[in-house]
Amino acid sequence: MKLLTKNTDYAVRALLTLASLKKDEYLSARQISQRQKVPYQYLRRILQELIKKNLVISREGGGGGFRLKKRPNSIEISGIINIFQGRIQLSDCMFRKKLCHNRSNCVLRNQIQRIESIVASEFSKITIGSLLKDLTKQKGG
Amino acid sequence: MKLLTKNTDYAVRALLTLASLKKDEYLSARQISQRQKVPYQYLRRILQELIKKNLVISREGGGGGFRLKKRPNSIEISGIINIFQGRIQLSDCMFRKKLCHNRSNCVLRNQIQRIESIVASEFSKITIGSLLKDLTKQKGG
DNA sequence: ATTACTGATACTAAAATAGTATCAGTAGGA
DNA sequence: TCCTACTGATACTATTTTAGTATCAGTAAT
Repeated sequence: MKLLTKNTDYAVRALLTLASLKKDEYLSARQISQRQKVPYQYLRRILQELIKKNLVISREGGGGGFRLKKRPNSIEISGIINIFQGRIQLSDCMFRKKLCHNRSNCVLRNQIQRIESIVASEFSKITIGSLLKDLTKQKGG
Repeated sequence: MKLLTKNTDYAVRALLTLASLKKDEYLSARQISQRQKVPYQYLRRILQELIKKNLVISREGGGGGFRLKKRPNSIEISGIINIFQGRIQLSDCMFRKKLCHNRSNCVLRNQIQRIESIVASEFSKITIGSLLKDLTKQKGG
């Protein structure tokens, strides 16, 4: 069972890379791609998506590239998952349809939703900022 | 983000159906398939897998079918997920490879593993027995 | 003008998931 | 004994999701 796809993986890594830039510095997709060993064209599409979602901004032309639009601490992993993998939901009510077709509510569904919200909550505690901090801490120690 | 696949879905439903049988009663794949509206051949493969994993036993020939091998309360959803979707793991260390290639440990990985174990733990609290209980409770209320 | 870049979008490849078909063998029962 | 209802085993196809590639138009620094 795999919870995180490449999309999310690459997006997180790109954001981490951008988070380590100096203020107002831009980094090109090519550079990010090389540093993180992520397929260039694939990464570009991901960056476009991050622009749409207001997580990064871009500058066109030579010397252009990308930088973060929000503070690293305000970028939650749960948000990135939402963008690339849709809402965190364990299934689209696998039980209600067949087992509880005569009822509007379903206790089984409730249990699953409870786990869903735990997962979502845990992923929202982790941010690009916290990851970056962990990362530098590790390098030092 | 989808955590539970059809495999797991169908397996849980099949097990719930078998859990409601009288002692020593067998139910055919055809019957289960019809009751749960699950594709017959697909279900058969799932049942074979459940036999291999010692969750159900079968009786061949006319009047044959399947019944549970273990008590419903001892069949955890986490176990069923393991069978059909592999171990609950959020990713195969998406971070360590690129970001922490110079280190054997990775704090990011640790965080993800923490969430993994929460999910696994929650899914192990839910059993076929508990689901069945919830289900009958709902019918009554 | 040339070069290094983004914006946008179409396309293909690979893998996972879902579903179907078939044949051999077993056992109950007319 | 033959028919029928079943499981065991396995091969196959279809669909969907995920991953990755290619291309062209436009922008801006040099």
